[in-house]
Amino acid sequence: MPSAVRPPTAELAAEFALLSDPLRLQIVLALTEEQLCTCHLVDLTGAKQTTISHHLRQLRDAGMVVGEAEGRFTWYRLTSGAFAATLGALVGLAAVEGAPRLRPACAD
Amino acid sequence: MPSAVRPPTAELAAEFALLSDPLRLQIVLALTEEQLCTCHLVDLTGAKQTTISHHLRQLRDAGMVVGEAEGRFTWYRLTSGAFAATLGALVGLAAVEGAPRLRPACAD
DNA sequence: GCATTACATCGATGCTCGTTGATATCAACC
DNA sequence: GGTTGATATCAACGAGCATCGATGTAATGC
Repeated sequence: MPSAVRPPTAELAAEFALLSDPLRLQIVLALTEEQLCTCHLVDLTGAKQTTISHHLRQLRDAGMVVGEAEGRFTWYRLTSGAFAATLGALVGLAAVEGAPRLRPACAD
Repeated sequence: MPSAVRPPTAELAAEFALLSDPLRLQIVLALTEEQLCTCHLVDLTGAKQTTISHHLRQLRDAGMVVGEAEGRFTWYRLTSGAFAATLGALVGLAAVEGAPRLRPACAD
C-alpha cells in the first residue's frame, strides 16, 4: 500500500543525495554503530580532516546527525527518525512487486 | 536488527545516487503507478526528450527499469526488487532509534 | 603565557554530471 | 520509396560539488 503521504520530490531527492556520496555514506553507516568524534572518522575513512568536517556540516545542516561538543572533541551521532521520510518512500516503491500492466494511451 | 548483509558502500552509494536527481526520481515515482513510454515522461516532466532518454539509459544500465520496444514506442517499467539493497540499508539506518551511547576511546 | 591538539571555515581547483542541440536509427503510414 | 514520428546517441557546454591547503578558533597541558 504505497498510499503514505510522500514528501515533495525535490526534498526526497535531496535526502537521497546526502547518502549518494561514498564518503558521506561511510560516515553515516559508521555512526549507526557508535558515536564518533571527527578524529575517529578521519582515521576510519582515511580522508582529510577538512573533508570530513565539510561532510559533517552537510549532515548537520540536513538534521541527519547532531554534534555534541565536549572539550576539544565533538561527538557525533545520528538523529532518530532522520530517515523516516526516505524509508517511507522506498517502502512504497518496493511494494511494486509485479510491474503494473496499465499502459495509458500514447500520442492521443 | 541491522545485521543484514550489506552491499559494499560504493555500490550502495551508487544506488542512492540514482535516486538523488529530482528528474530521475520523478521518472521512477511515475513508473510505480503505470508503465509509460518516453513520450509520456516528456509530457509529464516537461523535460526535453534527449534528457529523458539519457536518464532512462542510466536507469536501464543500473537494472532499475526495463524498456520493451513495441513499434515506435518503448514501454518502460520498474524491475521487481530494484530497490532491495537500498531499502535494506535504509531499514538498518532507521532502526537506530535511540542513538548508540557507545563512545570509543579518543586519541589513544 | 605558550605550545599543542581538535575542529571548523574559507578560497581555489578540478572533475563529475545534468542539460541541450544536432544527428542517427527505426518503425509506421501514405 | 519517401515522409513522419518516436527514440537513442553524440559532442559540447556549464553548474554544482567533492577535495584540499591554508587559516582561524577554542580547549587542554606544560
